[in-house]
Amino acid sequence: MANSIIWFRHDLRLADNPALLAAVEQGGPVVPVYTWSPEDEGEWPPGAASRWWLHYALAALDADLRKLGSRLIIRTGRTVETLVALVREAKATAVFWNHRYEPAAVQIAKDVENALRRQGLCVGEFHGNLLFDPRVTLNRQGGPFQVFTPYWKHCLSAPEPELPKPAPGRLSRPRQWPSSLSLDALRLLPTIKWAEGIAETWVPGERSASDRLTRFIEKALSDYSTGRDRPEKTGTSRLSPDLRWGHISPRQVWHAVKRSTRRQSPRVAKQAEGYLRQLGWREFAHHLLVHFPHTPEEPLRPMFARFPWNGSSEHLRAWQHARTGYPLVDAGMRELWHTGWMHNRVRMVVASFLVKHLLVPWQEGARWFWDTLVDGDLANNTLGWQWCAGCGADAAPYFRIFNPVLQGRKFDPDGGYVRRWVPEIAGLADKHLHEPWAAKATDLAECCIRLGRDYAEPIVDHAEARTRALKAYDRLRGRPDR
DNA sequence: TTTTGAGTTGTTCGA
DNA sequence: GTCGAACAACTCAAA
Repeated sequence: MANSIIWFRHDLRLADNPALLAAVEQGGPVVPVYTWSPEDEGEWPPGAASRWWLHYALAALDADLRKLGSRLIIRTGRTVETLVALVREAKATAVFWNHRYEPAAVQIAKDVENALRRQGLCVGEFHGNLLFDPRVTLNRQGGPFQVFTPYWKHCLSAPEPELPKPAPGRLSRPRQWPSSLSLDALRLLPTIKWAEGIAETWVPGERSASDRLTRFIEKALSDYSTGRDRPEKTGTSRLSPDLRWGHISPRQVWHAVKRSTRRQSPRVAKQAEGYLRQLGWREFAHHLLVHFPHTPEEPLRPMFARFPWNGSSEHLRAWQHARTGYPLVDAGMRELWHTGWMHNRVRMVVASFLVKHLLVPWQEGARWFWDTLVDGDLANNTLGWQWCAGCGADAAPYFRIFNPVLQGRKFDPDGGYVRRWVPEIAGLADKHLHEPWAAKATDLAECCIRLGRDYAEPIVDHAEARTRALKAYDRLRGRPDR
């Protein structure tokens, strides 16, 4: 019986994996392979936090495969050459994979397909990582959607996503395994120890993803609409890294959430709808990336190419290193650095702060997130930053500038989040926690805090920065100073 | 083709 | 302290 290869990419799971099932359905032995090919990722090879995740994700995938009597073959090098060589070595006659939507990944898959077809192989590409195929989701003019609400309405009017398929029970192994690198040989882990916080926070892998989904549905879904805005709580699913790496498929999430609301009150159904809408944003982000592949680097709205950014590199560094003097911003940046993840509400606040208060180009923020997030996903990252900067699809009105103090009071009213990540000001009373500079000298002294020594003074004044941002937008639109 | 309605997540000001 | 209105007009989607 001929061997089939499953080429794992952003789908590091055994359940609901159409490419894996296709390989199994060939009836012969299956060779699972991952090829580490950062040079084929164009401008966006995985960042440091992503590499950490990938290391443990591959270890978990290998362990899961072994339970089915199989194993993971690891290779490195340019993708096309690597796969062509492996096909020959493994005497394979078919190769299967699931589609990826990043421009560089689309190109590589095309090259792989051409090369393999030339060798007379059977190849199959599947769609397992989105609910709706962005290439067929089009408006009545036959073009891509650029506003979320009509996009999502259109998706919801389409046939419901298929039910997820279970993992295969067993994988038959080839008579002889092709050679494989050891996982350590990929050198994905950092050489200096900075990832301990990430390791304390996350366990990459399919099992962990499915547990996280279950916990979310049981504990947080029924209160999602308010819980999701409280960064100190686990009010969100925190499935972003799992979806990014494909430890879980959006179809599994969709149907598990839907199933859980059966025989529940309409209120809970409403909460579930709100959560699924967030999956819709992930779909929308991929839809935009497919149709506007230049957007990771360039604004979707061309006018913004001439935005008068004039932020300094010192301000960028202060933001990166959580020394802005705005507690909510600094808390978020420390959560990111420590855990490789940041709560979505806080992502918006820190992004708005970098782009609007500091006038640093959104691309700088996107790059930093890319390097530090374990869920670094090109589609989501691009959409999020462009949305915050006001240059993307469904852009926020330009005058919408988050006030980090008000956002702190509103979404971290008890200060649990700021106190956790900015312990040096934890002693301050709630009313001063989000604006320590407004506290009386005696209050600060009582907590042994001197601004500028124990915690940063604000690097910009909110009101001034706001006016400056509004003026910059005015200039962009060709209007004289107010 | 033209027109109409609507658009994730906010802040500030003044009554 | 609370509440509603203004912010400023633009783009997209659909009728």
